[in-house]
Amino acid sequence: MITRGRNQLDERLQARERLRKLPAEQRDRWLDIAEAEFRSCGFEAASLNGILSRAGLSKGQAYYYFADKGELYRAVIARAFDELAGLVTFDDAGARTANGFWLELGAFFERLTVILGQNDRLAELGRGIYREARAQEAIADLLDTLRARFVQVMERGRGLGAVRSDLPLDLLTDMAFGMVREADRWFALNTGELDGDRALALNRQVFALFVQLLAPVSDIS
Amino acid sequence: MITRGRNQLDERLQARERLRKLPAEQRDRWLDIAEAEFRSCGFEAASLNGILSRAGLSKGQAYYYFADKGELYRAVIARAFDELAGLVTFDDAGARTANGFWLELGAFFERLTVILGQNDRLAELGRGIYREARAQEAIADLLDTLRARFVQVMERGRGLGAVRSDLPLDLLTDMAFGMVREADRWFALNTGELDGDRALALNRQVFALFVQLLAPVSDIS
DNA sequence: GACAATTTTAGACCAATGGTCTAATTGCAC
DNA sequence: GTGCAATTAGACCATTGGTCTAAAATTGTC
Repeated sequence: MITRGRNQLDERLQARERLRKLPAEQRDRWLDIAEAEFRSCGFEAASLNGILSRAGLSKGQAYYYFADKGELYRAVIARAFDELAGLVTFDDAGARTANGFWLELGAFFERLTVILGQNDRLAELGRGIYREARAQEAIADLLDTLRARFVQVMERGRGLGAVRSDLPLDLLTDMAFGMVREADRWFALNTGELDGDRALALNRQVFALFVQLLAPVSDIS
Repeated sequence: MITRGRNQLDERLQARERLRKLPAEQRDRWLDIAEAEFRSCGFEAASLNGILSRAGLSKGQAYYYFADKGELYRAVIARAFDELAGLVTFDDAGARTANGFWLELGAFFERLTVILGQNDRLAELGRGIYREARAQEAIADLLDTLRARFVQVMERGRGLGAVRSDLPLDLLTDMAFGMVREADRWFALNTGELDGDRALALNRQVFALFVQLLAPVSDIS
C-alpha cells in the first residue's frame, strides 16, 4: 500500500490525457465551476457532488476525466498556474553580481505582488493551497516543480555570493517561504486598513527581511 | 448566519462544563483514544465514529460532552497544552537589557526544543495543528491566547529595545512564527540524517535568524 | 449501410461521514 | 414511592467521495 501501483497511476494519466483532448471550451466551463467551489470552500469542504451537478456532469463522466477529487483540484490549479505564468515571468538570465541578483529577484516579487493584488481570483486560489495539507498533496507534483525552480535560482544566487552557504539550501528556502507566506496572509487580512503607499512600503520592507534572511551575514547592503 | 448565536455557544460551554465535572480517569481514557486517532490521521481524516466505538461512547454520550468533532479535538489539544506547560515554562521576569531578553528567549526555545525532541507525542500533535486550517479553527481560542502571550513578550522586548519598531508587531511575529514553523517541519523531515550535534548547531543558527529577523537592524550582535 | 469494437455516458449503488432526535434509563430529592 | 432532571442508547438523516454495470454514442472496416 506504500506504492501507488502502476494501474492507478496509469489511470490517472489516462484520465488526464482524455481531459487534455477535450475541446478547451468545455473543459474551461467545467473548471470554472469547480474553481468557484474550491475558491469559496477550500479543497476538503468543496462538494464534489455539488460541482458535478452544477456543471451537468454525471458521475461516470466525471471519473472518466478526473481520477478523483484531487485530480479535479489539480486541473483547476494547473490552469491557474498557467494563467499566472502568462501574466508574470521571472527572467533570470541577467545578473552577474550579488547585488544584481537581489535587484532582479526584488523586481520579480514586486511584479508578482502587483499582479496578484489586481487579481483576487488567482491570489485567493493560491492562498487556498497552503491552508490545507490535503490540497498540497493533491498538487504535489506542481509544487515540487515550483520549489525545484526556486532552489535552482537560489543555487545561482549562491554562485554569485548572494545567498549564504552556512545552512542547507532547502532549510533556508523553506524558512524564507514560510516567512513570506505569513506576510502575505497578514496583508490579505489587513488589506482594508492599509492605503496603497503604506502597503507598498511594507512590502518592500518584507522583501528586505527576505533578503536579510537569505544573504550572507556580512552582507548588509 | 454570521454570528454563532447564543444558544449554540451556550451549549458548547455547557458541554465543556459537563466534561470538566467528570472523573479525570474516565475523561482521560476517552481523550487518550481520541488523541491517538487525531495524531495518526489528522483532524479532518480522523473518524469520529471510530473514536466513539473504540472508546465505548454512544452518540448521545459523545454529543452530551462534546458539542462537535472540533470540541473533542479542542479537548485533546487543551490537555496536551497543559501537559506541555507543566514540562516547560517561560519565565520572563528577569531581563533588563536587550541582550538579556534574547538570552532568556533563546534559553526557553532551547528547553522547548529539547522537551519536544524527547516527546514525539506532543510534538506530532502540535504539528498536526498547523497542517490543517480546520484544526486551527477548532482551537482558535487556545491559539489566540498563545499568540497574545507571545505578542505581549514581544512588546516587552520592544520596551528593552530588543525588538525592532519599524514594522507592525503582529506582522513581525507572524513572519517569525512562519519561519520557525518551516524550520521545525524541516527538522522533523530530516531528523533521521542528522546527528545530535549537527542538529543542535542548526537549531542555534535558526534561532539566530529568528533574532536577526526581530531585532533592530543596527543590532547585529 | 451493416457490423463490430471502442469510447463515452448515465446513474444506481456503496460504505462511511458528522450530526440530530426521541425515547428510555438512571440518579437524586423529598 | 413519586416526580423531576441528568444522562444514555442508538435509530435515523442527509451528504460525502467513490465504484460499477449496462446502455448509448462513436469510430473504423469491409
